[in-house]
Amino acid sequence: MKRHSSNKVTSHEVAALAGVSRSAVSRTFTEGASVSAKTREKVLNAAAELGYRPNALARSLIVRSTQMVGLVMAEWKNPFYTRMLRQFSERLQAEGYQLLLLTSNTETDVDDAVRRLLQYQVDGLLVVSAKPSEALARECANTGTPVVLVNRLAKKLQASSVTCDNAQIGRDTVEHLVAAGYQRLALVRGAPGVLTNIERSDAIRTALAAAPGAKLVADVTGYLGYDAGRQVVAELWNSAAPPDAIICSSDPTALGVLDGARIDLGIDVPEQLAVVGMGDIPQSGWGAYRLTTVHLPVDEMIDLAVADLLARLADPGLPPRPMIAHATLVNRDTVRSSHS
Amino acid sequence: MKRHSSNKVTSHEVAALAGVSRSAVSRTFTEGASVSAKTREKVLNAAAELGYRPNALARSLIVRSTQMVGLVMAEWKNPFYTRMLRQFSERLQAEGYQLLLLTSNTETDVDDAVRRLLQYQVDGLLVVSAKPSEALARECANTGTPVVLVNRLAKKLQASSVTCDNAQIGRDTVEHLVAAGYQRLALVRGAPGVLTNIERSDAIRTALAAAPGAKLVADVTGYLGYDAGRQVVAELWNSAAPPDAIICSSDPTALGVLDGARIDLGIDVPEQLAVVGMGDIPQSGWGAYRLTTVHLPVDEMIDLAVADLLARLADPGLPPRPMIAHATLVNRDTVRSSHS
DNA sequence: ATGAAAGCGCTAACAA
DNA sequence: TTGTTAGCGCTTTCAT
Repeated sequence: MKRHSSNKVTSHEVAALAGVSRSAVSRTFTEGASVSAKTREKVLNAAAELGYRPNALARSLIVRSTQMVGLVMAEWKNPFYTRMLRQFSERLQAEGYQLLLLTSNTETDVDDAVRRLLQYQVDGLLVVSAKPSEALARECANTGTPVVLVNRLAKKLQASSVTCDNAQIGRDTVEHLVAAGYQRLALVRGAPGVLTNIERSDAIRTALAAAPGAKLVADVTGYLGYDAGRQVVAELWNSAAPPDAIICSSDPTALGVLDGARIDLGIDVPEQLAVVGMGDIPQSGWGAYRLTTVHLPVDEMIDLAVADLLARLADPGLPPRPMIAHATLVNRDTVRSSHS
Repeated sequence: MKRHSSNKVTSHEVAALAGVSRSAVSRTFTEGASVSAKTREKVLNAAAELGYRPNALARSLIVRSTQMVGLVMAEWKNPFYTRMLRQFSERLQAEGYQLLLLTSNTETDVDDAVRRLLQYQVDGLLVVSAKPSEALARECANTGTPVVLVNRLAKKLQASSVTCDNAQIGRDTVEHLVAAGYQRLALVRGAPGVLTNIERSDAIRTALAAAPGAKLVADVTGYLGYDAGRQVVAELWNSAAPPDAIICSSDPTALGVLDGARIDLGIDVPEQLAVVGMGDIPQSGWGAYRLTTVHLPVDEMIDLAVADLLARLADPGLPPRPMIAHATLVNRDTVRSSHS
């Protein structure tokens, strides 16, 4: 027999209807508080009748915990990040947390996003593909808000970070390519400043230096996504020093390069040209592509990030730490397997 | 000269340091309140020194507005929804709102998600690809929380909804296929109960009834995504009544069907078999696929949803309304264009 | 323009 | 176990 209540119902009204105190109401809605079965029953009935739900904000104010985790997302282009978002949401939800989501388009306003999130008293902070300023990171540390950076290294930043071993990836890729007989490598990257890419390309350079006969014939930045990839391959192919292998900083880019090479340029991949991507998004495994790419250990990264965040949420004394996940090269059909 | 403050700073401490009252502090941080330039200055300095940021939760409690919009996301498989999420986040953020995100895996726990969001006093609610129970929708209405359903019709539900004209899409598709000479259509859908698909398939049936010679040879449900599509095409092709056109309820499914047909079965698409998708995700336009598909007007839907939500947030008296966006068939290479 | 006082809805000590 | 009291951090009348 539900009485229609208009507007918000407070514990006060429930208490009145149930003939108990507001504390009693509070207690029935608090896990493991001491209430007699009888009062509990009365309260529950009254609450149901009025359609009462405790105000989580008011509660948060006093228990000093909002059960909200802030998430700053700076990268949307890559499907890979979407997957992260979903997983984070599900995993944290399972632990009783909600995600307060903020998007940051330019690297610069990450700070704004973090600040806003902090004002909402989030219990913790996940920052994907960006990093807050040192000042702000310190502010988080001061307020005791654990932050974990995903896909960015936290150099001296009072924050945990989960990345993958980019240098290792770079070495593996070059080694594989050279062993298969490719000699003139080209790098296609997105934004010039991205650390993970820089690390990787440095490693590639180093590995290349140790490989006799092989060299880097191009290293272009500013190309990210399918369209960019499809366009850049023509430029590279028709240049003075055409590559016989192209390493891309993301799968969509690599897929664009692949289509550009095969469809627009009539190049035989992998015989005339090798293409390797980064990420291993589902589409890369699809029949029309079968892209050889670096599998980013998304799940492992998420596991690490969530575990660390949860641990530091539970015990604020825990120190932040850097974590690295391991990427592996997955061999498909865009790199030939043996020297021909 | 920033003094390092450990832990949370309140307006009280700022007031003390600035030698003013807490009201003065509040006013300097409230848009358009009357404060003298002098006090304002003092407060700002003190705030900077202590690293003070107003507590948004405490503020929300009193101004009865959290500037948070709840978003429950019930569908992640399709890249199309990711795009929505991003856009919603950016648009609402631009208007000063944050997104509180909740994921709902089974249609049933949408109610739970909504309830949780309501407890957090969200100002409004966006529900993507799911709908809350009637009881809960009424609860939202009672608390004055505007709800907009995206991709679900709000039948008698005190909520706005934005959908696209599925019946029209169904008719257009059939008409196009039949005009091109295809006669034996098959439908491949995801979860059996999804209303948009039901509407569309009903329309397809009706349109087919009016087309002499053409008929529906199969209507299978439970197939969603690339892998499912790639698998189902073989079953369909080898059945007693093989289709000469397959309509899928999502692009990834259609892409799987396409690869299955061409790669696994050696079928000539579009000569022997037509494939049409739904959604028009970026991959569908990629060179290796060039899928003929229905372009879902995502941007238009988002515009409508955001505009309606914002309007009702500003004026709670506004009634909810149903909105429909218009989808169009985009012709690419998986349906032949003329009767051959 | 400013401060004092009263509360937003809730929980946590403390008594009883 | 229960109710009373105090107060989380903030905004907002209401006087001044």
